[in-house]
Amino acid sequence: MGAKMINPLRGMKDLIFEDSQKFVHIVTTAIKISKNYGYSYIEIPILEETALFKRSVGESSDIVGKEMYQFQDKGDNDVCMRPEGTAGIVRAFISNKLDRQDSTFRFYYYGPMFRYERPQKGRLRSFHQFGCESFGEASVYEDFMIICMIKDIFNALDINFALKINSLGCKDCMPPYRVKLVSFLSDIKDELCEDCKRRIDINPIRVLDCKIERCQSMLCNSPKLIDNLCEVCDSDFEKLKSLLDSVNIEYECDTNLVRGLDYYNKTAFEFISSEIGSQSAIAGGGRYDRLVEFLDGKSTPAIGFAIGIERIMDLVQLPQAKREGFYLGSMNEKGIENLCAISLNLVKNNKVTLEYKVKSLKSHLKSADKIGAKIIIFIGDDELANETLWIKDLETKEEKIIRIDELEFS
RNA sequence: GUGGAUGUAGCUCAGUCGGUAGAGCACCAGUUUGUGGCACUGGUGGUCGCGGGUUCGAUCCCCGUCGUCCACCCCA
Repeated sequence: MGAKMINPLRGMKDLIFEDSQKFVHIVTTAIKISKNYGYSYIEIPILEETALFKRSVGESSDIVGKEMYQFQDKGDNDVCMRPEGTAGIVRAFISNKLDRQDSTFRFYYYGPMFRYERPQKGRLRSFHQFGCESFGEASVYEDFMIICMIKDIFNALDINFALKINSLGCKDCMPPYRVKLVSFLSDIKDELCEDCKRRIDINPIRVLDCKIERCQSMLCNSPKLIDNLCEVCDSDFEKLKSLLDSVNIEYECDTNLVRGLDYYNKTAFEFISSEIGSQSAIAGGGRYDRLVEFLDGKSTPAIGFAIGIERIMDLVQLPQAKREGFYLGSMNEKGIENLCAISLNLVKNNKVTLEYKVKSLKSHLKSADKIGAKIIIFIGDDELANETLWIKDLETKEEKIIRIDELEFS
């Protein structure tokens, strides 16, 4: 007594009842579709060496710079709870030497991610992502297919979205563009916000993404990467657009769309919902062809995405619950004993609720109705004396009395 | 990290110009003989977030703290 109540940590939430059902519904829907697209499940550790995220996500990002759950473990290792999924999966891809095989690998995953941020709508410190990563496929068709897959997932969940796409260029066209951009930004440096001034040196591309109106207005004449793409990147981006057109997926080219993580190149995309407040990105991803090599694997093209499960939770409707299973109750102690034996047989193939308390028929019916049972099996005084069961289907209202030994278990 | 709002039953909220609280929903039980969803009646349930201060007295006023929500920022 007197001990302080233990509450969940800030920004961490229990998913229970309707929320947990939605969670499962979202994940099973996404799994089904990604399997159809050729993805298989990968499960990796939540804890990784801190260096993994520093090298892949990039130290300039806020995620790594100030939001990681990072600590020394008892073996004095510098470790960290994963703030996102891709880095760990790329590490696993390399650790398992899959980069040595000249083949294609596609993985889906889901699970908790951790970011030490200030919580708000659509932003938790412990949250869940469902994501996919595809390795070994450089074709822009893969970019297209992955966007189709996300579209299919959202359609299956009946979620509206807007799609934004961009190309971030490759190792050939990005660096020269970057030089151009830095020179442009340096000229208008004094007009930009403090964050942007800082970004010019650390990660100038991020300036394009600045939310401050004043900065945005300064940027309308900035050199656009889209106009500076090399031939391959340009033709791939055009191909992607025509493929999307061919299947009537609407999209908007957003030249300022930059992914916050350093590892992206070429195709970048974001799915936006207008119905969930300011944290409107419900899925995001893109190509990261250099990351495997960067983490000391054999150079392998790759592309992936992640969906924020909590962010779409308010957008999904649970399929309507149907009456299901059996409710067993009695008016006397001996009846409960008999029903207990029956329950053990029924439960092999059915959802079963056995009421241990002696109650009136009316009371049992109420309880059975409340838990959504389809069939009630009842033993009253008559049934006990005659060794029979009173059975009623709560949906069709059909009822019958049968001998106990006549009951079929299906 | 910054700003705004907020914290009263399991849930959604009302209320006391300072005298230790109420509704709806939910839950439980009844509405006479063994028939559910509706209706009616009754009941259980709150040290009014926590800690200090002012006061004869605080859930209400003041300060602090913690949590929650929303926005900035960041991102899924």
